[in-house]
Order: sequence, then C-alpha cells, then structure tokens
Amino acid sequence: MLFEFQTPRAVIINEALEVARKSLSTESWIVSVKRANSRGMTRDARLTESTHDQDLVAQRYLKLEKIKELGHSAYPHRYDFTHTLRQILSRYQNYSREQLDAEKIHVRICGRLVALRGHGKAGFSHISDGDNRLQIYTRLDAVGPKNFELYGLLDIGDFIGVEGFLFRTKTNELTVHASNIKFLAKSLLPLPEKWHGLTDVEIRYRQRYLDLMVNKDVREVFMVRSKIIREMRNFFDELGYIEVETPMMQPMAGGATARPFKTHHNALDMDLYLRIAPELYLKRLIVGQLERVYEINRNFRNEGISTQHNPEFTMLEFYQSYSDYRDLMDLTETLMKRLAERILGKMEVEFDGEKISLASWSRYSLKEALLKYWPEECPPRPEIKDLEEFARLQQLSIRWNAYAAAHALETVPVNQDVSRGEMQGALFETVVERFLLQPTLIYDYPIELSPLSKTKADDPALVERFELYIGRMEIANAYSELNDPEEQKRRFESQAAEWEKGDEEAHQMDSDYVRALRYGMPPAAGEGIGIDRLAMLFTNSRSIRDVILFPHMRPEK
RNA sequence: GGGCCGUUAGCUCAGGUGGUAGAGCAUCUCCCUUUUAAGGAGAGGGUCGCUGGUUCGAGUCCAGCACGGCUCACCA
Repeated sequence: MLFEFQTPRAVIINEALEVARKSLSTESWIVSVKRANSRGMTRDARLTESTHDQDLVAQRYLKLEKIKELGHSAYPHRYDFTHTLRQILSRYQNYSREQLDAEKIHVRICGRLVALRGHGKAGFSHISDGDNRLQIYTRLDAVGPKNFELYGLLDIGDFIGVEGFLFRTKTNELTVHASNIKFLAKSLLPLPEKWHGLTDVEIRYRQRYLDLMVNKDVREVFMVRSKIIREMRNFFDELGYIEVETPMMQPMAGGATARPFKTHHNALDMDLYLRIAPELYLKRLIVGQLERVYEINRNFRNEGISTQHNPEFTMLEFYQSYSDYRDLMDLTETLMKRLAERILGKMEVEFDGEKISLASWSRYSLKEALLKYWPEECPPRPEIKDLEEFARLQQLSIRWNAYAAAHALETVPVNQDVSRGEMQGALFETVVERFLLQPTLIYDYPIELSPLSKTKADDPALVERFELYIGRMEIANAYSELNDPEEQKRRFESQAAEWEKGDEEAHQMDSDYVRALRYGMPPAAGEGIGIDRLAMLFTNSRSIRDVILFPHMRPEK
C-alpha cells in the first residue's frame, strides 16, 4: 500500500538502498544512516534523503538499478572486441585524419572508464586497459537516445564496450566515434581522485588493485619484476638447468639460520614448518643426479619486518654439479650484467639517490674487506694477524666499539662466548657492509657461520662461500656444497649444541639429508638470489614492500 | 620494542598566538554536440583518529591510547 504514495523514483531509491544495504558494509553507508537517524526522520524520508544527497556509493547502486531498468544486464558475460587498445594505438596512431575518414575503420573495444567530460548532448570519455588510454566520443544523434541515457548513468571506474569508427578530433587525438555502447560492469565504489591519485601508503599496499589502476610507475615496477624472473629462467634454462619445486611445508625447517613459521596437518596430526630455504631438498636432487636444478619460490622466516624484510620473500636457488664457488662468482656476474642489459638496457642504475654500475665488480675476501674498509679515523689500521688471533680480535672489537659509539654506528658484541669466526662475521657486518654500494663479492667466510659449506682446502677455519652485495644489500649467498656426510653430521651435531644453548636459529640434525650424502653427492656449488631485493635495485625502490604486490600487513582494524 | 613524523569531506590537502571548519577534484541539479585537470550556474557533504584533562570555549594546548609511515635492533 505504501507504494501508492511513493513516486516511482522513491521506489527505485528504496530498492537500490536495499541492495546497497545487503551487499555493502562500508563506513560511508553506516555513517549516512546514522546521520539520517540523528535527524529524527521517518524511515522513508531517511532513505530518500540519505541517497538523494550524499551517499556516493548508494548513488552508484541507484545508477546500476537504472541501468538494469534500461534493459541492460548488470553483469554481462563477455564482450566481443575487435581490437585491444594497444592494437588500436600501435596500428592507427600514425593514420592521418584524412586516412581515417576515408577508411572508416570500424572497431569494438572495451576497458575501464577513466575520464568523463560531459558536453550537453555529447560527451568525451577515455577508457583504459590499465596501461593505454583511448578517447571515446559519444553524441546523442550518433548513438541514439537509449545509449545516450546509458552513457549518462556511467561513472568513472565502470567497464564498457564501445562500437564505432576511428577519427581524429580537432585537437588531433585518435578517437572512437561511438555508435553503440555496451555496459559491462559497474564500479560501485568511487576510484581515487584523478589528479592527485592514491598516495596513502597503507591503502596502496592493502588495496594494491587501486594502486595498480592509478599509479603508472607501480605497474612499471611489477613489469620489471616479472622481466627479472623471466630472464632468470631463460638464463638457467639455456645453461641446461631444470626448474623444480620442492616442499614448502617441511617436517623440519633447514637450509638457513632463521626461525620458521609453524603449522599443523590435521589428518596426520603432525606439526609442519613453512620452509626457510629449499636448500636441503635441492641438494637431495643433486644426489639424485638432476645435476643442474633451480627453484624460484617463496621462503618464510618468522622474523621482524623492515624495509628489507618481508616474512615471505622470493628466492631463486640453484645448484650446479661438478662446480665450486669460483664458478658461481663468474656465473653471478654474468647473470647480473645480462639482467641489466636486457631489462634496463644499460649497466647503470640509480638506487636511493646514488649511482651504481653493474659493469664494475670487486671481489674481496672477508678479511681483506675488513682491512680495506677499516675507517682511517680509527687508527691504527688492523693487520691480518689482528683478525686471526682471538685476543687481538677482541681488542679490535673493543677499539671499533669505542669508535662506533663516538660516531653513532653499530657496535659488536665482545665476550668469551663468541667464537673467533662469529667475531669476524660481526665485525664485517658492522664495519664493511655499509660501504658496499657497487657490486662486490665477499668470499671466504668463517666456518662457524656456514654449517652447510665446504671448507677451503688450505684453511679449515674458512669455507668456500661468497655473498654478493649491491646497494649495501645482501643480494646473493653462495657456496661450494659440503658433500662429506660425516663432516656434515658433525656440523649438525655442533649446531645442535648451539640449539641446546638456546640459539633458536641453530640448525637441527637432518638425518635423511646425511643419509642422502652417504649415497654420494658430486662436488657442487649452490646459490640463492633474493628476487625482491634485486627488484628493489632494478626499480630504485627503497622498501621491499614496493616490489611485493601484497606485502605483509598488520590485520586491518 | 626504542626514536621521529603523521591521522581534518569519498580523494589530495589548507586551517599564525584557542572563538565553533575551508579549497580543488569527486557527487547531485540545470545549461552546453570536438573536449581532455572541458567550461558556466547552483546545491549537498565533516562526532577534525579515540578517550580524558585544562578552559566560558579545543581541529588548535596537555596526557594517555589506537592506527599508519620512516628509522634502529635480528635476519636475506
């Protein structure tokens, strides 16, 4: 009965609002209803008023209802386009006005409406495929009243298909002169503001789809990231590697020093860990004579989040039989130069305001680097023996700490529990790392820091391991693989002792891995390359979150 | 967890020394058949992050909290 007293418009509004209320729980909706409530209006007046005035979202639901009333499907299944926007632009961009007029090229195109400019009984708009835009000219006498009514109900963000012919406007812009419009999907929530775009960092990460719609450079970042991975696959495929996938859920998380995430398998009632590295599985494949394998996938580490750390990160890890770490140094340099060449077309990248050349590489042993980068202002410069005797290392550390305290730099721990190798490692990280802007390979690490690497033939205190630094970031980590099962077992045992002492990151005994080694593993070298950090370098991104589509965030409140 | 910065309309942002909130874009109505940050006329839209305090009066001052960013510490 009530309906008799309502105008048709009010009925539509009510229906639209019912739909809106059922499918929507946004702040704006709640706010507008609360606001209406507070004005003490009747239900119908409330609904009419709150829509009629302000609720942008309800406004759009209302338009969708009207579009349905015009006989359009709200969510049609497909659109039969003749060209992508990219095709139109690449094919016809150079056609003159006369050529276009002569040929009357008929097209059907589709995309998201990104700009609308009304003009009385005509209108200009742009549709986009995300990267490319094309202008549409819609005029009443060309599309007819029904289409033009639909045109009036469109919002920025809607998807449409347009049929028409190509022409050039007064300002010489290639444009589709519409003869028919097909509604494809509605954008019920308004897009970010057209001029300033989306700058709120949190929304950019949480609602990356908006970021991708609006910020062109963001799309570019992920294009580069994709190219990096593709080029890496090409590179390793050409070298005869095969790509494999190993377990992401492991009964024991090994292959790195890090704390894992824990999960549980219900049917088997067993705890599992998300992998911190694929290393031990990939080396089992080397035992199984896959000989050259690589895997590109996620690792998970239950640690802090920073501009350089996301809980899940992507790593390329590869193993090459019959080779040692020297081979991988060369391979790494070749790979990086090739990536730069193919993706950037040049060897120079700008990173964090500084110029990096991927053409000039340095190689230092860890100890050499310490001697080389020891600050001038903290004399005397250490000699090699200062790095090799425990007591002298302690003295050196104390000297560093005094210097560091005066210059607001990081200090290193000095106590009897720390081994010689750990002290060397700590000194390296604090003294040297911050200087490693240009590509630098640091090699020959203390054995204490590397439970899975092979010792150097002429120095059992060192292992054949190197790390690649670029832009002060650790980009890659590689070593000659330890393939002596008994030695590996002893290393695990000594790690187990560290675990007992409370080191949660110490490696656990992996008996099956030792068993695999006992069947015989050829000499081999392996390496992990951090894809996210490489992507940061190649896209001049200061935060790892800028190169991960959906970086880890706290739960939305 | 520590330090620094931030939170005002759907979006991007203004709001000396306390006096009850503003612009552009977006939205709505009207005009406009080659515009492009279209234009013109008009209208609506805000518990100024939350809680408490000082004050006659708080967007503004103070305290606490929440959320976010950057940064430092472990790690790749």
